[in-house]
Amino acid sequence: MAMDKTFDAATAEPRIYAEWEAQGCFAAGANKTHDETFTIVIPPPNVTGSLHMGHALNNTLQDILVRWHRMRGFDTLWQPGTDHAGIATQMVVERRLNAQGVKRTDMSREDFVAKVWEWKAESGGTIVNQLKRLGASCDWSRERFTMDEGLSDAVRKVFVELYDKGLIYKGKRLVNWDPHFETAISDLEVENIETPGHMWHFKYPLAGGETYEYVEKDADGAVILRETRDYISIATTRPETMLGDGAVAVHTDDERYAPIIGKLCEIPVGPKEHRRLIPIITDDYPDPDFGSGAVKITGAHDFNDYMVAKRNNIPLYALMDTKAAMRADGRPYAEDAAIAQAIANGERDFDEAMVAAMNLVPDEYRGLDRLEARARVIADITGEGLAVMVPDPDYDPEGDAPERIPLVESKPIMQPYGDRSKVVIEPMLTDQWFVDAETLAKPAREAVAKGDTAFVPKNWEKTYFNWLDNIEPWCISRQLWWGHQVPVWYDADENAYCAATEAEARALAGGKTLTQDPDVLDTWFSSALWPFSTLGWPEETPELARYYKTDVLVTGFDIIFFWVARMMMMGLHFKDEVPFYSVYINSIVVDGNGEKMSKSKGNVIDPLGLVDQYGADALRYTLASQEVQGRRQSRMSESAVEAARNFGTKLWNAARFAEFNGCERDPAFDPAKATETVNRWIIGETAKTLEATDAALTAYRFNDAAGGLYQHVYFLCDWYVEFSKPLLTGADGPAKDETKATVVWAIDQCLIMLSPIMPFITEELWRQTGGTGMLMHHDWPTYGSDTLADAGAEAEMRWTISLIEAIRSVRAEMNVPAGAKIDMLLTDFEYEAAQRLLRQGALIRRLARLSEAAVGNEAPAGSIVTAVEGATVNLPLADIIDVKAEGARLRKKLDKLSKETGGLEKKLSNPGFLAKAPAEEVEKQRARLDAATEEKAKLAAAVARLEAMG
RNA sequence: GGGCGCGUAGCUCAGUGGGAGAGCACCUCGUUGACAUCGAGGGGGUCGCAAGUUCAAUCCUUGCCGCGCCCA
Repeated sequence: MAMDKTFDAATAEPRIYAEWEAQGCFAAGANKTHDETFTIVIPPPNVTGSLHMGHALNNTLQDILVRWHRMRGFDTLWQPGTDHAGIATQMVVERRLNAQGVKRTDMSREDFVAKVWEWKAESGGTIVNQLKRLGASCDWSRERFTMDEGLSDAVRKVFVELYDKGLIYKGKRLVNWDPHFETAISDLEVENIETPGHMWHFKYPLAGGETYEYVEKDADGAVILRETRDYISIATTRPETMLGDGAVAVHTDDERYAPIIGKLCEIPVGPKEHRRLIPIITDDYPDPDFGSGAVKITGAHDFNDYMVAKRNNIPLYALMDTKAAMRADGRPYAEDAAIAQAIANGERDFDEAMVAAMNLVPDEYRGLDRLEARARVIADITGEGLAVMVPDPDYDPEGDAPERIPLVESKPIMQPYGDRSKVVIEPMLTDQWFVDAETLAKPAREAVAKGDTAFVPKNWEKTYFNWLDNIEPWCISRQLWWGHQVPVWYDADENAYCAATEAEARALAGGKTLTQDPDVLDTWFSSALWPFSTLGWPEETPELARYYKTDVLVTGFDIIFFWVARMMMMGLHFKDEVPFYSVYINSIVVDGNGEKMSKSKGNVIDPLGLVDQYGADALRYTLASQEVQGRRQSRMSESAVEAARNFGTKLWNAARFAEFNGCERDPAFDPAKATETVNRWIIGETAKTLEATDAALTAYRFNDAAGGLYQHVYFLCDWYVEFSKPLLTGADGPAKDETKATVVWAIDQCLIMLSPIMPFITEELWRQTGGTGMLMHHDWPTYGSDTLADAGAEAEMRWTISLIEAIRSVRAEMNVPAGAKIDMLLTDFEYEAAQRLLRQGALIRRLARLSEAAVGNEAPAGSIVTAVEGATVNLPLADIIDVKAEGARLRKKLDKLSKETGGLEKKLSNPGFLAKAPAEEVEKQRARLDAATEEKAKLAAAVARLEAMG
């Protein structure tokens, strides 16, 4: 069967993938020859997602490692699956419903969840099919989903166990609240973005019109301002939250306010007759150098204030509803303001529930959006003359505008946004479930510190430590409908019963009627269990025993906190063992300009578009070759993919060459027993390439593996294929037979070594050249250069190549017509050079296009001259030689050589170098100098002859 | 403010304590039976700046300049 002229990726790849699947090539343990396992769990993509470049890179790297180990006979498992992606999926489905004019809130929870399952059934296979197009050799028979039955069992078991140990608890805390989705989110789901903002300065009048001496000093203690004040000045970026202030705080050591500590001041907003008075307290939080040095404390709407309020027992007054509008519930303002005043006066005790029920939003602001409320607050305070005023720099004495204006600083502020909703996140005081992350983090930190799990590259460990060392309680409850519902039930008295099933909870409750907590769990809660839940846990399955812990997790740095750290915590807690030996952090694929790809920027490169155009192998090769360990970004450019496609074509044509020349696999061929120099040489080169490839993959140096194989294939094509031609077209005999076998062997080794990176084209070549079985299950070679490399053969062939290159270079430079055959004479030759010319003359004549290649004592007049190791190369071209051009060429070369010898001589005459550099290094430099000096002499002689001619 | 990373050829990037590399782009030549999705040859870089360590620095250290990311 003749080979196809080219590789048709579009038709071959799906066909080959289907064959692999049909033959069970990806199954756990397929092709194993020993019991050592190699396991990777896939970072589960969102079930309703589609493949982007990051997936393509991440999964290509995993597939390379998996295929490599599978060929090496490991008991290999690549565990696939998808994630239910709570908030992201709910968002997509809601958006689809909205397009049909249906709102989620018009539906029952049950109906909505049914809709999501429908959508999952419809689109859930997309990403899996896309991974298949990429060539991912996952064991699809073991595919899991974070909401399938087994994984849901695992989630409930983990929750109950942590609850029973007190490591999961419920509490009213300040959390990040997404007003769009109306749910809490974790710190990690918040993006802080610098946004233009304003800082307003207001006066909080002292109670009862009291005054004090306000003294401002400079750094040397000299008084720069002294005035009598009846207020304390407050700066804020969020005036609307003033309504919930519980105190004003100044730094403990701030002398300016010492006279008024413990006194009351008035929040300058709200109905005049019900103005609230709040205490002036001290704390270490306020920065005396920032603003006025005094800070309003709104414990329910700011994380820093929350801490201050907690420390000082200041009530936390919540002002907003779930949509972040000003609250409209509860009693009239006057009533609650009176209660708040009694608390501030110390006349009344308070508790959390009581404070939570109070609504301190003045009646006229109730129901307003928070930004509207902000504008109203500012206007009202300014109108009342309680804004801090400054002279207007643009004041026009002729105009109507006032001379002084309110002090409003424009300044960038860090604004929190929801990573999914893209709306401004509000700190909100709500009841949520938390994991005691601090307790779980300790063993997770320790495991990496001890080296039980290693990050590659290592510097990510610092990031990991830093996060774990400052970890906050993990808010795991979400006010969503799609996800694992919290396995806690309540009786009519709000007593909680935590159990894996409702029946068990009811048993705990003594048979009372219960209702389940409506919240669902953070998606990452179930992802955290992924390395063991996918293997069957909590059942003690054979797979769990066999494949846990896994070998390497391949992922991006952006989810070290979200996912990697949490898997470490859960794995250690529930399996007593880290979930993986290594964590390989891959780069982030960006566009050609180094910008992160995003839909909004419109710079997304679709990996499947590249697969369509160039084939999956080309994309895979490109991704692997760009993956440099420790590099943050890798840029995706189409030209690189095109070059990778061409690389595949090169390989294809090498195989066609072998076929044309009747090279067939010889099962009896033993590379160690080859006798022809060219064959021994390429066999040695191949062995070295194998070693380099193994070393690179072992160290997760994907670019080295890909680049090394690229070099080797091109080297093989440029030189070995050319060298083999005379032997293949020459007389029949043992040399020809050996060469035929070597050609096939050498190309086969390329196919085998490239199979993990470029599985399709190599498999197809294997098939079309009559290989038996599946290449992807071929044994990975184990030979080494120690047995296969032949230093003599290598030296000889390298010399031959250098001679051919030298002649080609001179020919091109001197414009010798490409078709013209010329003579060559080696003079000043050493014995070895003459012997090599004798043995390799046929190849040299052919590739340098020579009619004669001989040795002689004297160069003919009018020769072009160049030098190789151990000989002067003369090309007698008296009839076409341009004496001037040749002279110029030689002098240019001599200049270069002089520079080199000059540097080397200087180095070798440096006593420090001779005394302190390693002897080996001195010897090496001496040899370099000798070689350069020799070449220089040869060329100088040529110049002399030329001048004698001229 | 804390942390991490980057600055090498026109572009994108490897790399190394001792001879500056690749791909793409560019220039010249070429269709010789594997390959024009190709081949041969070539031009092009004070390795960001400065100081230090060293016999020797593009590489190590420090500072500075410029850029990016993460956390506060």
